[in-house]
Amino acid sequence: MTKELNAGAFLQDLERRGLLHQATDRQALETHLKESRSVYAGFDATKDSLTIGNLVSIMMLRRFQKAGHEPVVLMGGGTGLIGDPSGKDAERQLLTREGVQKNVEGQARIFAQILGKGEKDDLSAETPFVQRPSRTVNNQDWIEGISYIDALRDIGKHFSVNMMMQKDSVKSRLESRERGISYTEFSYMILQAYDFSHLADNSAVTVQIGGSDQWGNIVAGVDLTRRRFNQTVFGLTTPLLTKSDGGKFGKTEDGAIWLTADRTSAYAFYQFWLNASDEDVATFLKFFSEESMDEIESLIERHQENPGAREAQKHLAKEMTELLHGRPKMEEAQRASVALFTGDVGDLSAELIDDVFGAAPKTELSRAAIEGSGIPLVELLIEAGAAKSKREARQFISSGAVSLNGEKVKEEVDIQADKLLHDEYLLLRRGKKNWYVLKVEASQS
RNA sequence: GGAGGGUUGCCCGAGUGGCCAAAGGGAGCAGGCUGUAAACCUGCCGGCGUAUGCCUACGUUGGUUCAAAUCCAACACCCUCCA
Repeated sequence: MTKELNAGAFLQDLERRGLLHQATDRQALETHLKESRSVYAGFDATKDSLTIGNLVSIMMLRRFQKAGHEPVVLMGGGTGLIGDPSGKDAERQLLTREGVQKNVEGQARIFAQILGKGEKDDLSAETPFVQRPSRTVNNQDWIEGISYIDALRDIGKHFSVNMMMQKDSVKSRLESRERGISYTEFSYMILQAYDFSHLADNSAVTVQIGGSDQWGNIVAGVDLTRRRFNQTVFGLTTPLLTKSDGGKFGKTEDGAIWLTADRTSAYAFYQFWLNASDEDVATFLKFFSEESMDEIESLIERHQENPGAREAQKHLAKEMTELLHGRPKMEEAQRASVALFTGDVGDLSAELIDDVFGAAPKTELSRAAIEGSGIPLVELLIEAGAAKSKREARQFISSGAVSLNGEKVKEEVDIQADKLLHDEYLLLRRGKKNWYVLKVEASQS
């Protein structure tokens, strides 16, 4: 605390990583960050988990934390009741209070994992000063209490509607009549600005970070804080992450990549990073890895010399999975990845199957079904969830997309008990990456 | 209030009486090549127990016709111009 922090180096590192998109007064910010400050990022409480898209902001908080600042997580318990129009092309469904509360609790798991549990955590060994634990606030606590009249008098006065209509988030919705924007969502910006000024006044929070789509909201907060309290606070945004092929970042065939294991298993999470394209991996490393930039650059160099080895992807997958899911889960995912894509799964031991496929969809199968003449492969695919209908199952089989225990099956055969691995498992694969485990209850004999 | 234009599959977008489950593109799924990458090539792409089959579908509801996404009427929503 007493020691001056090296804010210059910190910001330069962010710049080198390409993480600085816009900032209000970069020079003054650097001076400001020489002392330990409180930095916040807000998170929408629309789901009970967060996706990889949110990870940029979370990692940013962690970077600030490691640089000696206090990370403050703002849960949008109050604003979640409204809904942010930014980046949305249609009016949002309003959430119930209970729903928002549940979501806030769900997301807290992620922050606990990455930013520590709000206690003194084990990261401090890496840094030369005492690392500050993270703090979580919920804007429901102050937003719900404001009366409408007070809000209009104290806050609304500071906003020019003309200015608000200039904001991209609002403008795009105003331009199309069929979409439109409700007064509720129009007011979102005011609430978010109010959050910043409230935190600045009550909790000494002086910096807000967010994605570049939040720039308008952040600036509104900076302005409001100056007008209400004559206080200077800072805003800083990161670029939006896109994939080189134009696809949406963080999406796979199964949908979004989530940060909690109940929605995206450690294995799937690991695989996501491992599958990053060569064009993207450098950006991802810069954005997400906590290795030093020198380290990252030499890694990228090695990768470019021999892209086939995918050293960069492997590193990224390992680091991110370990951070989010812990070392044991990461190692499990690593082993699973190796086994599934190089080895012959037919050779796996029962323990390893259990271990490796811990993350894959698992279906219980009754022994009776497979005994005797066996069960048609078509039905097995449906049972396992690999196909939605018999028609689809047949299509997969005839196109050569299906393999059982590592061997391709191109005909509609009946699967009998002799196919069971260790008298217990059937390992079904559809396509290159979709695995399904069928487990038969143990033999009575 | 008046005049005209529009509403098509996940998205964009052709289609103006049968040959339409509906061109083309995108997305998606699967196969090939490869490095579990990208690009490229191929197949599928409304649903269905294997189909020269059935069901559901071109804003909604009715009508004309042997036959309607296509014609008519009413309604809903959107767009443009006039008041």
